Amino acid sequence: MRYTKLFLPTLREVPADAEVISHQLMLRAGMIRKLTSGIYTYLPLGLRVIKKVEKIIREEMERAGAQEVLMPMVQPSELWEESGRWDVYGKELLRFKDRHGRDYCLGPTHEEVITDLIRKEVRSYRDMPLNLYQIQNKFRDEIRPRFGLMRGREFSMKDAYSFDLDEEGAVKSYQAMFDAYNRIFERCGLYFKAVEADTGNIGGSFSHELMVLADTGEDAIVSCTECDYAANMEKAEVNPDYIEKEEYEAPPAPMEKVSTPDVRTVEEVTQFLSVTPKQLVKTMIFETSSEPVAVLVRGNHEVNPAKVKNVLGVANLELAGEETVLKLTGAPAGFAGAVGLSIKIIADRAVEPMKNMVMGGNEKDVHLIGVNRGTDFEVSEFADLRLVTSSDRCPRCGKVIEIKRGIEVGHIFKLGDKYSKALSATYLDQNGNERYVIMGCYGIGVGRTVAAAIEQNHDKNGIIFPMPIAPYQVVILPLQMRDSDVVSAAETLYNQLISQGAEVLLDDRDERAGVKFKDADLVGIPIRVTIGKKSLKEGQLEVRLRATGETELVPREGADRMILDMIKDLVRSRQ
RNA sequence: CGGGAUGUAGCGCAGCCUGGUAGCGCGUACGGUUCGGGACCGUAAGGUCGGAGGUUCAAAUCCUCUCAUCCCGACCA
Repeated sequence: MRYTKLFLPTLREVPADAEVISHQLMLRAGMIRKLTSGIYTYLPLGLRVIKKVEKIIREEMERAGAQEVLMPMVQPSELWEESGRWDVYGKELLRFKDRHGRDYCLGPTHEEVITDLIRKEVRSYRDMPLNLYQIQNKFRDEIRPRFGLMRGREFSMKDAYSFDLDEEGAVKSYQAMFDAYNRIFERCGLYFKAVEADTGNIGGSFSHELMVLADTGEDAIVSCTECDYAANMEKAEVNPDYIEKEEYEAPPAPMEKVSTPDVRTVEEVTQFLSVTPKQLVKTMIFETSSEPVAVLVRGNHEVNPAKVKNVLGVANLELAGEETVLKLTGAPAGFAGAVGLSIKIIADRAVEPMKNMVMGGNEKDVHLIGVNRGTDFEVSEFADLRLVTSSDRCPRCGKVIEIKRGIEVGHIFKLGDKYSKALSATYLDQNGNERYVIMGCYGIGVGRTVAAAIEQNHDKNGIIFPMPIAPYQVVILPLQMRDSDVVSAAETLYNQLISQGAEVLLDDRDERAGVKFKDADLVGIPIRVTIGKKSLKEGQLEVRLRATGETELVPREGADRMILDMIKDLVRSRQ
């Protein structure tokens, strides 16, 4: 491709509304443009990269035995009502009516549609195992889209669905996808980690997320420094063996009311009463679809809503508003406590050994000290309800853990029979018995993978694309477009490389050298060939690697072979 | 949805407080000089100042409403 023919609008300055580096660089490198919040157009360069990633995905999916299909983006409400998700999916599901007043939604995911297909077409045990995938745009009406392609509302996703006869087969399918995902992200040049994850509203028995480690990631990841335990913060278990108990050996004191005018937060209370956060109990009031619940955690801990949801077995959980708190506790937020509360109370395990606790008094400007469970209040259930902290220990081996940030580029779920039951997807086994199909589902955010790759591969001059996903493999910069020798050397090399299948961008603009260098660096093409009249007089071209800056003068004759070898090496190093 | 901020030329911004002819840099077009790390000189095009209403002789500027975008939080695969 010739630069003068390519629609590649690069920007010198960083657009004001781009915060993270991948978003800034994708805009500056002319890969994407925003249409409206969370919705982007892919320009030629961006689309090429997307297609490269898609190609890798397709190759690895096919290798893993999956077959490509393409499902509709518009989906009828009936299917969602059947699965029960029309009501529980929430506002993220963009709903609308057609001219007849029938309800539809834009597909945020395709479990319903694929299960519908399978229940109609798959009848016999002979038809499985089966794995179908598609690469298609999803729409999720995010509360807060951000960071460019990292969290868009409309985005390209690869979603795969496996169908097996039984648990054993489903485990194999899951493993096959797990392996395929590892290969895919490796080939995309990503440094990533597989972590245990919460299943959220997709549901199912367990799941893993494939996380790219990056400071700009939206998720926190807990991992062990010794064993290979790693989990999303939402999912990470607290090791109960390491809950401090010895600090709570003081004899029980009588409960007392203390006046704490305008003292609400943990910090304020501990300071005002000269106690440590470990003596304090935070009482959080949550609303669920059925009843409100009070959740107790120690002052230095944070509630993990995902765990609360799972313990209560509810789909929706919301922190109660100011009004509800006032109604239920009789006090404004900041003074809630367990004593005298009439709603269900559950507590984190770390609360269990506590004695002489400090908590809100359910009365404005009042806290209680010397509160003890049993005499002053009761808890209906203890469970792991809080977020892991860096002072917790690994739930598997008890060793030190660390907390990092990550970008979720892939997520695999073992669904079991959740959808096949809801939608009656059954088959006849060898004995003629009707059984539910066992499912799994597997997603990859394509655009997010590109964004993550840029987060991990850039420098101050721009993007450094790994060869397998680079929009072009080679960029040729003839520095003097008025010099016919330079131009013809560039044209010759360009044609040689193209004819041997390389993807080449020829910067044929009549621009100064600096401009061409800057744009080549910004766009991040792995191999740069500079053709200048001085070195050309010696019969030499300059070949430079974007990633390392390594520069080599090579003779003009045979330069094409050498460059083709470099491309091969750079592709292979990722496989 | 709660908190914060911003909307002025394609991009980055100034002007607004204290109302009075809409500006700067980059980019774009044309001419010239230059030519291996975002050159220089000259000329030119390009703006309903996000939108609506109000105050005023006069509004980018003051007031009210509204829309959009971004950030933090909550929420989320």
